[in-house]
Amino acid sequence: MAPDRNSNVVSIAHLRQGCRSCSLQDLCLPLGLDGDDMQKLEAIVHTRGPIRVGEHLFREGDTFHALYAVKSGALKTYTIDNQGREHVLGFHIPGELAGLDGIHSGRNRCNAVALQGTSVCALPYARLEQLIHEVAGLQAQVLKLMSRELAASSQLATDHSADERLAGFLLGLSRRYARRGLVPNLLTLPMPRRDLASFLRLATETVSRLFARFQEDGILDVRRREVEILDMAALERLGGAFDVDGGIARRRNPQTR
Amino acid sequence: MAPDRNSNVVSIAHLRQGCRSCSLQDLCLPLGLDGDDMQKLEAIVHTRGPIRVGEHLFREGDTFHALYAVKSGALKTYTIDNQGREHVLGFHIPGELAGLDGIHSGRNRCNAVALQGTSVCALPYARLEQLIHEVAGLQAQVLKLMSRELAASSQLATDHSADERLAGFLLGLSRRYARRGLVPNLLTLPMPRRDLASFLRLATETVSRLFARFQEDGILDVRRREVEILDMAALERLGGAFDVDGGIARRRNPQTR
DNA sequence: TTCCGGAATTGACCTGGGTCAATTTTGGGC
DNA sequence: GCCCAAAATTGACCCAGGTCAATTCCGGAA
Repeated sequence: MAPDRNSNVVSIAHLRQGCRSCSLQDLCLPLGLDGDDMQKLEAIVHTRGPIRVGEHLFREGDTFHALYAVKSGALKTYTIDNQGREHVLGFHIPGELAGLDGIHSGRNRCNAVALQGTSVCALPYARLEQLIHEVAGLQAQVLKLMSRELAASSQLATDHSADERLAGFLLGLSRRYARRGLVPNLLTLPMPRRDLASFLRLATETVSRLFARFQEDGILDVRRREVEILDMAALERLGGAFDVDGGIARRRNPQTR
Repeated sequence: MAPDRNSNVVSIAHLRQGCRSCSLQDLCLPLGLDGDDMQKLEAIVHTRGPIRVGEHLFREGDTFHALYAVKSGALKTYTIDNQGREHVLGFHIPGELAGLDGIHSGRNRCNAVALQGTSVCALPYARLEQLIHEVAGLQAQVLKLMSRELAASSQLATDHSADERLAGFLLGLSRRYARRGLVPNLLTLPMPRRDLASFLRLATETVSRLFARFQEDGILDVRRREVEILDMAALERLGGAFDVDGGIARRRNPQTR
């Protein structure tokens, strides 16, 4: 679909930048590994240079052979159902992993496409599986990571109003950005309205109207894909019911009540 | 809520029935393990006798310390959001695992309650984690299992009409029953309409009306919780877009086109 | 600087499925 | 066998959010 010639040209400068020097190491898979174990992980990982907007990293039905950690940019994962309709499954920003749902069947269960110029670390699964077996810390980390994905995905499948879903999404994104050290009330959405709407099971028009309303209400300042959260408390009031780990986090910290 | 006295009385007869003699071993976690490894797994598992209808196996916020495999009966998992609304996350029939979403936070992320008299195998997670490290086959199996859960959960989060969701659910349930050797077109729903509706993000009235319509159309014969699938092809036509692994399975088998 | 095409917004209208309100059905408990 | 509370069904009505149809608003190419 997109012009794809030269898609295999990879800038050499992007190869072999190890986990140990990566600023994302304490968000990403190597989290909690010591230098020695991280070196083992580095040995199997290889960085893949700029994937251009609209270019696919993998496709549904492909043989599954690797997980991908986002280094920079952003990915969208989606499926096409048997009626030809697209369903956005998720967005992946730096420090996050894509492809986990392909493990069980040996085939990728969704498509992954770059929303921006994006670079990723490929983790060949056969070798990763071996490494998980050898490095106990890695095993624990992978299991936790998959469990977190599962909890988030279950939460996503629940029934909430349009406001709650959009507010909850923004809260979650804010938290994900904050983890990377970015200002938590200044978001740059990596995706167009259409994709956000599909992800939230809404029409793009509805998303647009909700942004307008949140703006009117003084909760957000929206300029296309630049979103400033003006009233975090109000957003939490709206999105709290749809917040992935807000509930438990809050419970741990009683003064919030 | 339900009368709970004597809930800790456990019939001794239900203890210590090993995986090796369990008819579910090739649906459940031990799938693919050889006798030796299965024995190691048995050593950490302990069966928990009849959990009565309405009795909870674990609750949201509890310290997470075990996974649970259903031996007989059925479980429902659900959360209560900060507005007090219940959201059903899933149903677990024999051979299936519950509690995976609690791994990452060290706390259970949902409630699990018995829909029928149910017995389960408890898998203490600390020991299971150790065993996964020791037994490579178990590691591969656990990762696959979590990946499958993740794929199913992502699918569930997608946007489909009420018909598609109910039809897709019935197809999935039929397949799950078939795996256990039951007739695939004769379903006994373990849950009341209310729970099914919550799971599918519908009102109970809508589920009721859909069953009525599917009956009129000759697709189903519904007698309360007894559902006979009369026209599997029609159900697949409706539910195919919402089918968890139907798509890939079909693609593998070209003659179906 | 202008032009163009896709993205986003906005308005008018419509509908799938929710809500509310009665019935009916039924599976235990006595 | 009878009773009752919960479960399920059915009907009437309503509304959150979808659909359709114009604009408007950019950002990038030339």
